[in-house]
Amino acid sequence: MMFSKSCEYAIRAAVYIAGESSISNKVSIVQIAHAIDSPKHFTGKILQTLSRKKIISSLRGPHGGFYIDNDSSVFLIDIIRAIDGDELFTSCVLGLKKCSDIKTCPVHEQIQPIRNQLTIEFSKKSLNEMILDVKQNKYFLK
Amino acid sequence: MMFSKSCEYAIRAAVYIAGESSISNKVSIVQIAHAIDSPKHFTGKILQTLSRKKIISSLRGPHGGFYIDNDSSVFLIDIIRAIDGDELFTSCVLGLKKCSDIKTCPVHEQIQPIRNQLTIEFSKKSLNEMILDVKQNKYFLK
DNA sequence: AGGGTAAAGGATAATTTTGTCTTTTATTAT
DNA sequence: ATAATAAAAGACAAAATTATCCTTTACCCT
Repeated sequence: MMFSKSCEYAIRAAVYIAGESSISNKVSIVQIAHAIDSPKHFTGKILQTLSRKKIISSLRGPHGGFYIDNDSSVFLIDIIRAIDGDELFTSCVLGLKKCSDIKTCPVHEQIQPIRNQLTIEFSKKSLNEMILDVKQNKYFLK
Repeated sequence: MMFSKSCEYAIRAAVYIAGESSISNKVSIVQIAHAIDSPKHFTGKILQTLSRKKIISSLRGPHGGFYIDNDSSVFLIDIIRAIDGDELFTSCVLGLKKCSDIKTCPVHEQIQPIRNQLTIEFSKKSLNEMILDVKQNKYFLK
């Protein structure tokens, strides 16, 4: 698995929220969990984290829920970093603490360009960009 | 984390075994665990798996231990597949079972070329190739 | 044959991740 | 103010991963 289960849910939820919500039309945990087929309460926890990290917004009470300000540009890498941290992009794939460009693990030179590419792709990919394709049913979330 | 902890140990152990052993000079779990700084018994289990899958060889008893026939060409991808399976290379990064080239998840087209590249690199990289650099102290394992 | 050695295998434990349930807090509408 | 709503928060449970220990089996040497 490239991402943790939490991160998978986080990305799918964020895409859904970005597509379906606005500040005047928030979505609830129940709606989200149903839309992306994820465990309700567990998803709640994850969204809580995304909210604390200012990637999504939330409001309690009636007509409350989760939403994303449509002018905020959130990128995939922000979500990944918020949930899984950035060890996927930085820490040695063989778990060696001292692995660096000077003294390398056996897979360092093969991995490095690939994870740079990963970083670039995830940094380019914005939620806004993904919304349209989801709505046109080209992408799906469950 | 790109690999599980088990897989990290497996790769490091395999590289060590490939470099230090021959059919006439096997290495013990104790030596391996020391060389790659891993938990002894846990490493034993992992090597057991690699052995069952014919990636390394083992023999019990005095002067027993683990070894790799030096004419056997083992590639990194074999070890990864043996321990973590191949979901890193094939299954949807967002956990969607129905994700395919026809109907895709939101990151499918960005991920697909990258994991192809991953597959290629890991398929090319053989243990034999890595041994020299480890011995010349360019690579290290703990 | 018998004793020592080292992996194989099974049982158990600790930790982390994933998932559930309940209570509390903030917000809205009446 | 009060009741209803929905996220936040905390406690708890299940499952998976990681790690340890002990017994068994295979092998070698004398």
